[in-house]
Amino acid sequence: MMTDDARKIGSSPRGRAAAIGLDKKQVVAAAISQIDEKGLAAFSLRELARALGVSPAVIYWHVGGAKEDLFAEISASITGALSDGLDADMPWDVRLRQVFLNYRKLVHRHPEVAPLLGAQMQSNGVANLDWVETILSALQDGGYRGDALRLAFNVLVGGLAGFVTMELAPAPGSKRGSDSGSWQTLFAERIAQIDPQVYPLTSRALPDISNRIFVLRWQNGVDVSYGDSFELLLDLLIDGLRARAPADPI
Amino acid sequence: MMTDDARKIGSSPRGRAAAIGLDKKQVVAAAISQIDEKGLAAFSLRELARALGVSPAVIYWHVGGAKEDLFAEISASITGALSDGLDADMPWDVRLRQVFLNYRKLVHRHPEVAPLLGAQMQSNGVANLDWVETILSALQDGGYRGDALRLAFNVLVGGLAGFVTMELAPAPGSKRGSDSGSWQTLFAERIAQIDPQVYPLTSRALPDISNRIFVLRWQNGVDVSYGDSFELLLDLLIDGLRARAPADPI
DNA sequence: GTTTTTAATTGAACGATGTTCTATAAATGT
DNA sequence: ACATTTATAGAACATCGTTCAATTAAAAAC
Repeated sequence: MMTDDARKIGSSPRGRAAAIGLDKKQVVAAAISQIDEKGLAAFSLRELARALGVSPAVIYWHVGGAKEDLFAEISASITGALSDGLDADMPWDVRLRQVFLNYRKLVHRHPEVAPLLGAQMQSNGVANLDWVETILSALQDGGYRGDALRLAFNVLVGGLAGFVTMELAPAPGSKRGSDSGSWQTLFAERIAQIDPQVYPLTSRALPDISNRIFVLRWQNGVDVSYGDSFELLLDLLIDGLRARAPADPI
Repeated sequence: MMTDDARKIGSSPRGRAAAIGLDKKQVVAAAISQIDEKGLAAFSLRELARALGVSPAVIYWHVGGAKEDLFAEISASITGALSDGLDADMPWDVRLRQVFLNYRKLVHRHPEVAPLLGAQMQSNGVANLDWVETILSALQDGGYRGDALRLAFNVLVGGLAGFVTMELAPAPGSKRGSDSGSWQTLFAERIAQIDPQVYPLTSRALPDISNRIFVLRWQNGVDVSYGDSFELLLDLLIDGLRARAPADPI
């Protein structure tokens, strides 16, 4: 059972006769299910092609270029699941919560795929922002707009930013505020890496938010990091939004 | 510059004459520096051999078996750095803090290697315990013993366990304690996976600790998860130890 | 001092992988 | 009818992890 099943019709049926016409969507779906079944380490383009009963080159043709591109497609496809269960009739906070629950379920079901996502939550601050933008645009594609939502996500970005600051912050033993100039500068540099043309909203809102978190962090001695922030920030965020824009027409 | 530099002496000098005698330590060190330089994705056994001016088979001979074994060696070597800066003259809480700071520095410098460590902090609860045991034994190898340290690490295990519970817990929207039976059972099953013969201490202490965290979690509505717990738990832990065993002779 | 064993290394080989290339044929457009 | 686009096959290349039968220097045994 090698390449024999690939040419199941006659002898070397080249051209379009071999199949009805594979779809990019099908390729991505097959890739996801394969990774789901056998793990990311065991995943290979050749075996994906084998499972599809098709030559490896076909995948390149559909997905274009390299393995990274396929992963980008996978990422996009999975991220699409963030909109599951969204309904225009829901109140905005319910919708917001739904998106986050979807995310958690996603990471829970595809922990191996998670690092492939734009997220890369734990490693790179800038990538986190990209991910937030991805969610944001997913929401918008679903027809959900409004300043409240944008603000909400930017607050969350601040939470993620807090995680980054934690990683850049000096050791907890050092005096408060003493060495703060350097790492705050470092963080500012990270923020500066965000292209305002690509992410105008985020790049504009981030400095202010990170400032507030900075104060919160060093006044209370509490980390507003990603790890704790997921549920906490969500509540904080919804409450904050309620207080700030109680009748926001999203 | 292919395999030509591998036989730099004469023509095909086989046997022991070819080199003075490569060391397992040297192989591991070279591997680490290569991963450090070019990243984990670009790392290959063949290129490692090339960099060492040696045939690929040599690595197999020195490290034994497969790539995983090399990674295990790398893991062990890196974990050794956890003992950096430890001094018997230090008070125990300073030593404890030092180990954790070493860990953070380590993960910060080798983020790509982190998943190779026994840690796998974010993904697998049981693996977390292994990692704690690794640190514990590293401390013991450094001459640091005592029930307080063991207790300390077990409390931290509880913190990590809390992270797992968070992942297994029902959505925050659901009523407190209503569906708690099922996921607590799930968690108990995970604990049961720990071999008491390998990790007697941990497997004995964990159920009690996880219980306490469970209560803490659902009473206060606060997650004692890994993400927030790193600094927080460390303080909590040291304070707790001070109160519990103020004159503990470590 | 000769022989035997052990430690360390080589090069060749196998199968699998990512990727690119050319050939090919169906579908579509003109 | 002919030309172009679309979708495929298959061969090819370099690389990778891994194994294995030589090979030989050094150490140990005699």
